[in-house]
Amino acid sequence: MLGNPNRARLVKIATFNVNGVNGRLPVLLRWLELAQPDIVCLQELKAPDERFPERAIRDLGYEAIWHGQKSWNGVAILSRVGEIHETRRALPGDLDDSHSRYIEAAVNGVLIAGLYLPNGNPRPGPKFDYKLRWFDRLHDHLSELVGLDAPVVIAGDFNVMPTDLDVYAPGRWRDDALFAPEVRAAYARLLEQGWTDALRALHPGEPIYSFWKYWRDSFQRDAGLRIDHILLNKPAAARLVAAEVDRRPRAWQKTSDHAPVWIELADRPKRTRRPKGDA
DNA sequence: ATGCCCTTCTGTGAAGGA
Repeated sequence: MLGNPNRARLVKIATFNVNGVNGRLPVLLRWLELAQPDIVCLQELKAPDERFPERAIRDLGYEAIWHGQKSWNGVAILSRVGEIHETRRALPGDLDDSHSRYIEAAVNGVLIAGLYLPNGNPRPGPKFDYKLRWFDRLHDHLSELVGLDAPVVIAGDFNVMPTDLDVYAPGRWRDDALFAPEVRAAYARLLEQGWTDALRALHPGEPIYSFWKYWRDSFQRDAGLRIDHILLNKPAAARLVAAEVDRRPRAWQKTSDHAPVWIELADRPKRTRRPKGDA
């Protein structure tokens, strides 16, 4: 491929739990300019629809769709690489669910879902039950997306650490709603549908975190959790060339407790290596 | 075992977060 003038273009797709899109607007804008993502899923807007800072985001070249609510939750998709064709703004399966936690759109030939899975604490309790029900609904819906011929990218705050490698102190989190056996099993069942956990696929065996509590100098001590994930169906996974956590914004003043996670996809499948002796 | 810290709201402490 050296010197190939037709080298594949890349699209950079990120997810960022901003923990308040208005309180964190300077951080978000600074990060957009620094990181130059093409498509971004945001979570925890904590703002009603009419208070989404559309103009400031548009001034940086992004169009956006969002699904907010007062005080809590809220998700958005930004794009600077073409129109956002919204396909849904709620997870099916519960018409009474009032939480704004899911948004989905076709952008530039990729189906993008942005989600904010319930926290679920305390466990046990109704919030934990709601988390497991939400997971069931997600499982049902993603079963219909995983087999699409187009690349599908599921990005967001899943509020799950999938394995011990994703927790600074696994022993202390065993009974927590983010790490409990039922929740890790629910995440594993999702992957069994055929999704690739992009960060883990490119960094096997390595501790990776995307969240650090505000307390006790957690970031300075790197006492973190990996709860922000990007899942890829097979057509998307075949184009995956990079996946990283951008830790830089976590060190800024007045910042989110999450760091952005991002991937790069080639605009066509990577060339697969042929087995030796293949004609 | 708990608090720690931070957000939001017509708030002035409470609730939710993870």
